[in-house]
Amino acid sequence: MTKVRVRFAPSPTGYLHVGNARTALFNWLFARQNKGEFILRVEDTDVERSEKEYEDQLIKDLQWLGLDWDEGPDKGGDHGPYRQSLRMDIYASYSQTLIENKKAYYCFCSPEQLKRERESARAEGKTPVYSGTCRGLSPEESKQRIEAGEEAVIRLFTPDRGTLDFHDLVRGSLSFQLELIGDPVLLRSNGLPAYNYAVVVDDALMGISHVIRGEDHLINTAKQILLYKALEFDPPLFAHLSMVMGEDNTRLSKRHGATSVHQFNQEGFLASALFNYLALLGWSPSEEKEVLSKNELIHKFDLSKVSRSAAVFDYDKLHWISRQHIKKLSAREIAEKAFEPLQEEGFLPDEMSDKQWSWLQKAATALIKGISCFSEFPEQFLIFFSFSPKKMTEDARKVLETECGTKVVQALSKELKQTLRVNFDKLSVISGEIKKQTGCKGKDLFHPLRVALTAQTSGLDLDKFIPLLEQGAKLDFPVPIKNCAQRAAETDRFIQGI
RNA sequence: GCUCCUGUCGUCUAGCCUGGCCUAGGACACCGCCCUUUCAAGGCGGCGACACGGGUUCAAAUCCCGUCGGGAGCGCCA
Repeated sequence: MTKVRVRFAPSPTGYLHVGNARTALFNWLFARQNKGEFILRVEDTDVERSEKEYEDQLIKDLQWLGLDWDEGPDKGGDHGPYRQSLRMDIYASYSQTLIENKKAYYCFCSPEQLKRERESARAEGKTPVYSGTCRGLSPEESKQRIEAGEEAVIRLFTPDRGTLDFHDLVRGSLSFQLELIGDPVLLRSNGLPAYNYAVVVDDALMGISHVIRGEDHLINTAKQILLYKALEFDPPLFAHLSMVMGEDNTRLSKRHGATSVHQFNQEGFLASALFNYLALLGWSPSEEKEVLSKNELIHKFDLSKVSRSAAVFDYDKLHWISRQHIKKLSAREIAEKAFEPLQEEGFLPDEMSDKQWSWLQKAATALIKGISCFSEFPEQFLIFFSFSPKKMTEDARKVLETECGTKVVQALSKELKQTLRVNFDKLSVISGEIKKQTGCKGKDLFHPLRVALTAQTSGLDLDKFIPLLEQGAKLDFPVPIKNCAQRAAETDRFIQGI
């Protein structure tokens, strides 16, 4: 069997969309599991929409996701150039050969005329197909008109009858009526290649063995196979992936939420989590385990088991997968990931002392459980860095306004005033004392305690929270952390004011 | 409109090719219980689907036909 060579060929017109990212990922997985090569090619022939910044961004996004390529515009290779804008002479030369071999012809129809034809065909309920007006032009006449400066495109001669059949690795055998395939434009009048043509020339010259792409290309594939034949190249194998949709079953777009790899990166998702989730969109492992690393995915992935129907992008499941990946991180990794968002929020200094790092590790590890992505961290850390009884929610206030609540807070404030060092054990002693004094116990005791110290109704277990709070209060953070005694006193004053 | 693709729990899917093992399996979400010094996390359990209609067959989610639904394509865009 020939060497597996696959490619991802985006046009640099914006951020990398997760749908395209999935296509790239399936290609990459297929290449890696077959010890083949993965090639990045930039399709920048649409000058109006392509921009170099987008190409750079694309490369960053792909790299962040964890994909690497063996050949590409940034690293070269034996089959370059890998930017279509640099391959113009190649396209021109093959199209000339096709003209000479009478497999292609010049067409002088104006865009306006073609548009009219399409519209009237559609009005009649027919599929618009190029009429073939210029098919019969003699080479001499064409040549004269070109020399006279007339604008022309080059079109491929395609058969008018029969079907074009091919086998798709995902969908099985497919059949298209040739009658409905018009002669595709190869070279536009401005000399730039049209998509279908550039793709075929590039894929053939780059030795691509498998073309794995979205199902929106299904009909292009028929045209492209015709082109392979005309150019006397062997067509590669094809696999068409289903589309990625939003929950309302329309193509995934910004309306549905984050759609670009870049956004997920910024929101603090782990690349390994997005990678894992994307692999599961339209494919599932044969065993039941779904949380998989990149390496596991390389081994388990099976192109022939890819689903044929469209897949809805499920943010909930992505969050779950993300949590599973986050759980596997070490305390140090967690702290490192937490640093940036917390620092941006103004909670942490630019330069962290060893003690601060060690505190951050413990605190972040304790808070990680409720988190799906790292951008949620600052909110979680509010339990340390922000304490304001005045701002507590109504639910929290209600806890304090109960008979027990009021008594517990008063007693706590009093007890803590006399206590220099607070830790969880000390607090346990204190809470036992308060229990005796007030007669409140269980939830009636502990819930007010929690609210008094955090101004929140939920959060960390108190046995983890209290030592962290006391330690943190001694460290010099840009936003100082208030210790237990301060908090209890403030809460006490607050409820007395109600 | 035409052409192509597609249709299993709300969502991602297993099963379909090679009919019986399917009382249709798993995961997310949801709900409940347990654990617990609230919540969350974790553990356990529950709800929940073969789009519809015909056929073939002793037997159909699985094969055939039709209907309906969803998506895509119909450019000198990619």
